[in-house]
Amino acid sequence: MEPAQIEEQLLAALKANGLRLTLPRRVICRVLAEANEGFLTVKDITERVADGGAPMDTSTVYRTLNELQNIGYAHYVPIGKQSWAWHPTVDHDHHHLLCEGCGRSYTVPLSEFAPAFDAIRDKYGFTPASHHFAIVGLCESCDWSDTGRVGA
Amino acid sequence: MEPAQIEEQLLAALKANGLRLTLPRRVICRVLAEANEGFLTVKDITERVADGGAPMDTSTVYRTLNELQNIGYAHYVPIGKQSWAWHPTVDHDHHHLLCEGCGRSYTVPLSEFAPAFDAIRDKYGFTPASHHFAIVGLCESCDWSDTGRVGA
DNA sequence: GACGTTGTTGCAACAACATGCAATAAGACT
DNA sequence: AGTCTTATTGCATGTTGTTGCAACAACGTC
Repeated sequence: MEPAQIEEQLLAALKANGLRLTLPRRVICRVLAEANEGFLTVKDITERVADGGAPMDTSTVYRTLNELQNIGYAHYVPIGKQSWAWHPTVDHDHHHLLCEGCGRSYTVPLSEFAPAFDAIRDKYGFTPASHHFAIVGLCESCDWSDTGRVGA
Repeated sequence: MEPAQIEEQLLAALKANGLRLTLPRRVICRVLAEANEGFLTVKDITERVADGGAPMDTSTVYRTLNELQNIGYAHYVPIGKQSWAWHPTVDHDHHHLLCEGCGRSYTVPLSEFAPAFDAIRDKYGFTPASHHFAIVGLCESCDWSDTGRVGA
């Protein structure tokens, strides 16, 4: 899906939920939409927003992301090192693999985990919120050779 | 496994990696070991450590947890709401389901996700770091009825 | 197009987490 | 047991994320 379409959906969703279309919100939606393929940390977003000529308080960034999340149009995932990254929840038909080594993200179809999630739901009565789902690990080009651990 | 055994393993691991067995470290290992069944946030840990009569600077708590993580004997998992909880990596044969509604955690055997993880490894050459793996969602007693969303 | 209501923003203060550095104590050696 | 080396701690400070509140602007109404 085109970034412009995603942006429109985000803005429409805000409006449909009775939220006003302010300049900061428009800018944040644009930045998110343009990065639909990957992930953005709050820092990334704040920087891009400022680069776009619309600097705003960090609290506004956090609050806007939370608004979008509340209405189901944005979500964050853990990306290791105790940090999170955001992603618009539009055209979302995949999970993400996040490499701790190089920081790259890869996508896998939802179907890859569907059996496991179904089993969890059936056996444990637990409904996974797959929005907050990402697999942290190491991709082919990064390996474990530099840990220097003893034991374990 | 008994808490005392876990504690011993943690201390032994520190020693084996050339790290000194200081009082703060001993206390933190004990607290972690005693909570092997569940998860502890840094706040929990700090409180228990203080209750145990060995108050210490929060920076020491963070640093010790990171040391344990570096040597592969502790890990943290995302627990929703952009927060993390710690768990010793000893006798670790399960994944965790964390309910966003009530905060309870449930365990599922590693085998439940093994096929999916194997597929990820085989098809994408990506090695999941299952330590940082937890499924956030809603358990049987908590449901979606209170979101009040429009759209999505 | 101006007005008024009320949701939003920016600021400032606060809480959570991380790091540099001097003082301290673990543990090896004798 | 005393001494020495150096990893570790606590303090002070910095960075990242959160919240209360007065000033402001979106947008429905006239």
